[in-house]
Amino acid sequence: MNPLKRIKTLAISNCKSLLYSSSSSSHHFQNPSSPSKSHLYSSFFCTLIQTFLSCYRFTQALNSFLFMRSLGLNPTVHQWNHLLFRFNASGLVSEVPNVYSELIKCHQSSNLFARNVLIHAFCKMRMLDMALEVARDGEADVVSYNTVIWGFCDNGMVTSAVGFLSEMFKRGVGMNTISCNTLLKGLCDEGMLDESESLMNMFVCWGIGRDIVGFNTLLSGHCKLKAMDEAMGLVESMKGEGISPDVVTYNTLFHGFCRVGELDKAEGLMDVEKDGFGPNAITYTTFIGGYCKRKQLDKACLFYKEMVTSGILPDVVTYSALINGLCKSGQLLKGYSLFRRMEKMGITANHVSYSTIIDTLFKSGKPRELSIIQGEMVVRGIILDLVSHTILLDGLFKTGMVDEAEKVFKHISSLQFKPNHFTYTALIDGRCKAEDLKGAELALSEMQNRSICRTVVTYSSIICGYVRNGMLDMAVDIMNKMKDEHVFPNIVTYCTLMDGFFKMGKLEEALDLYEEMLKEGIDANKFIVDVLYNGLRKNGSMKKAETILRYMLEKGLPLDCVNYTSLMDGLFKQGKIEDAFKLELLMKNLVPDVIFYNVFINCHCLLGESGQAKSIFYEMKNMGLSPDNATYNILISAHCKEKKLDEALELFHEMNSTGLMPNAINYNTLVGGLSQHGNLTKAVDLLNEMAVAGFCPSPSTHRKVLLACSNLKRADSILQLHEQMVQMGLRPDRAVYNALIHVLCTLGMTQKATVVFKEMLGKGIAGDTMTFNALILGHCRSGHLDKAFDTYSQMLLVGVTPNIATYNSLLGGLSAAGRMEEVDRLLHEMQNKGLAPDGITYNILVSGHAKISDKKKSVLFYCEMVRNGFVPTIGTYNVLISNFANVGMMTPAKELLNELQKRGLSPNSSTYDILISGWSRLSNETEVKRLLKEMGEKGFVPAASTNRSIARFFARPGKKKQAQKLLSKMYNVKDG
DNA sequence: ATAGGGTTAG
Repeated sequence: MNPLKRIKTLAISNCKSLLYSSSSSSHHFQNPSSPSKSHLYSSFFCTLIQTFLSCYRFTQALNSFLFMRSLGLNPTVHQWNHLLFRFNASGLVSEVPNVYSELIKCHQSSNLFARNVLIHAFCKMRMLDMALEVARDGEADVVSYNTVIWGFCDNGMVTSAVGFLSEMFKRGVGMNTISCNTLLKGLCDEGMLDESESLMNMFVCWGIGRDIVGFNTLLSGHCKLKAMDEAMGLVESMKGEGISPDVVTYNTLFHGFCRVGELDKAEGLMDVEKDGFGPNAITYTTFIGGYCKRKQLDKACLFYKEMVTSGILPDVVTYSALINGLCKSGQLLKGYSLFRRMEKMGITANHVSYSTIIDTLFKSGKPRELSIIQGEMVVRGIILDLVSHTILLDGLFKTGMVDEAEKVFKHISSLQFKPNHFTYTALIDGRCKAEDLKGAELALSEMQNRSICRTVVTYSSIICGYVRNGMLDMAVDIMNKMKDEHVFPNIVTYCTLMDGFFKMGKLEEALDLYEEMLKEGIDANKFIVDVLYNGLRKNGSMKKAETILRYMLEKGLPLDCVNYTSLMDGLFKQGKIEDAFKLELLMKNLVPDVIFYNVFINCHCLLGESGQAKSIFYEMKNMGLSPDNATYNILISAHCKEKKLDEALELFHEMNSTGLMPNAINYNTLVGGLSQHGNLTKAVDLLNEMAVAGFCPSPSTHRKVLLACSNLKRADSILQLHEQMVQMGLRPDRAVYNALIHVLCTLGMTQKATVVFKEMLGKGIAGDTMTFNALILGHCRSGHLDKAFDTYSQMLLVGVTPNIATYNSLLGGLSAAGRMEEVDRLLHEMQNKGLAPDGITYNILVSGHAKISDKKKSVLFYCEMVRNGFVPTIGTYNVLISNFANVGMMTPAKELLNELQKRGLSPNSSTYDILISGWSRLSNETEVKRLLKEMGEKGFVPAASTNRSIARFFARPGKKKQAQKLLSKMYNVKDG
């Protein structure tokens, strides 16, 4: 039985016997009959409490203490002091003041030891005022003051700490080496190396010599600043003073070399010196940790083996380092099983081991395992430190649990912790990713106010936040600010900003940054290559993109799957399909991931090869890769575009059945696709499902759904569906209102459109050109020209600039009403505003004048139109031709027919009708027969009016019937 | 009881 269990069993049986023994209960214990028995009980309780404390069973420890007090047991001063010490050392620091006051209740005499522990506890809780009060207000010795000095140093208040030396002198409390060494550490922690050396000299003057601990502290200070030459120099001067380096000295040096990545130097030193100093567990752990951080697990394992064969037992720190190494190199399972094996070996996991596992679980997205581990940690009563809390904060933000993360931050501040730059950086990064830029800015200024240093990661995080929100100016401001503070941008900073500039289409700025980065001596890595390649190609500089990529490949920069994915996308979209395929073969060395396959599938979809895309989809599944939401979305979207709606739906159901929950994008794609291709019923069903799932339609989906209503003449559904989509969370912005107004107007529902327009204005959203255009078009289509012109005037009045579409609507409306004089006037107005007619305008002008039989003007505009490079529609040609054909001018009609064919247009059914009627008018049987034949060959059927013309002009008395017979034989025309 | 070295976070 292990000691804990034994004591527990003992405790329970003792408590039971105490509580339920024959005679009258609690009274008996409050006044224990024999003093020796009382002594026995209290010493028993003290042991029990201390055992609980050493196993971090804080609740039980506290309950036992309270129970002991309630029984009126009174331990000796020695026992009390020891208890106090254990409370302070175990982590249950917050109870120290209470235990101390209980102690004072029992033993009023002065107790310097207890006071010093109390000072220490107050220091740990950052209650420096209280600590100082205890030290000043009564008996104090060098330990009391050293502890206070330590407390102030530990809170970054070195200057105040140095100040206590004179107070000690005044009170006649002698200083010792520990006073010196404590201050040394405080100064070193602030990077004040010069000051710490002067302090050391000062103490020497006072007759307090420097010792190995002081030297080691100084050495550690140099190592933390990565000043390894100075560190080595210090070891030499130490030897010069007759102090030989010890295991701590070497461990400090090894760690220093590990930190600067010179593990070989550390190892060399170890090989030469190890017989002299005797490596211990910390020595080996330093190397194991160093190699794990560099992901050289094989080397780490070698050290582990050497450690074990040397008979040095690995401890929880050693295992935590190894677990971290495994987890960080992607071997989560191995890391976790080592975590469990360590426990079986009797080494209890501490907050670091747990934090490592929790960090990994957060980052690899394993929520179930995460909650199990967290539960276990709570049950074991493991106390989290600032780092553990930061891990939680970061993990919660990264998994989108913003509120929980903010709670953790509040919790950190409410505990005795002072958030450091890691905490604040995680907070800033998290708030940026949650699009809370104001919050991020607030955190940054809080850091400044609290004088917490901002690192390159801090600034890069907020730069990333600005970039993601398109606020490049702010991002650049931060970049300048950091440079002013001598925090220099690193490759991540440059990468983020370059990416931002490229995404905003600001190619030059991005390339300038690249130049700057190279000038700063930072070499491009695979991330930079990806940003450059994608940025350049997506901004139309394919050649430059390829040049840079080729250069990087020649330089031997190892590219990864992500780079190849971009490359494949680039080659495909350039039409270099063969090369892209070759690339896929090249990839055989690298393992393609889901995203690579997604791009590959998408490329085939872009070529309209959904069949090919699907077979790659199967290949991917055979490779053991699970398609994700994006994979399905690419396929669903492609099938929708090819109007294969059933297959698209099938894919959607397949996704559901494999347990992949559809996301907002999936729903939007499918609802949009179904709407665009006429299946409004299914689209609406899905929209309802989407609402239940809590997703919001995109503005584009909104537009597609409404357009479908309009195309299917389902006017009644438009407003209702619009309302529904707004209920689902669609923000009714200007674009959304424009879509709604446009759809209502195309259906001629201008009154409803006007109501919507007013609602929009009521919400403070002003109409833009699109809004007014939709309304004007609506009024024109429904023949309310006056309203159309009222709207136009209103548009000009509120300062919205009309564009060519505005005028085309108005011109079209006037033209349809035959008001050609006004057309000409408006045309001039338009041209005066610097707007040139486009193809649509010309079609309106040509056909408008033709319709009122103004042959001269219509031909004039026709010539101008053609001269300006616009091709009239077949409809315009028809109006123009009929203008001539109707009055028997068949020569120009014929010429126009030739012209339209020269321009790549083909006559349609109406063209033939017009021409046949024209020739009939002239009784030209040959032409009529020829055209009828040609028309028939093209599968056109003459209109009833054409047949009547033929009949009218060809029918001589008695032959009308014959003509009709002929016609019906040729075309199966029932009636003439 | 107070001072130096190893593991975790952005």
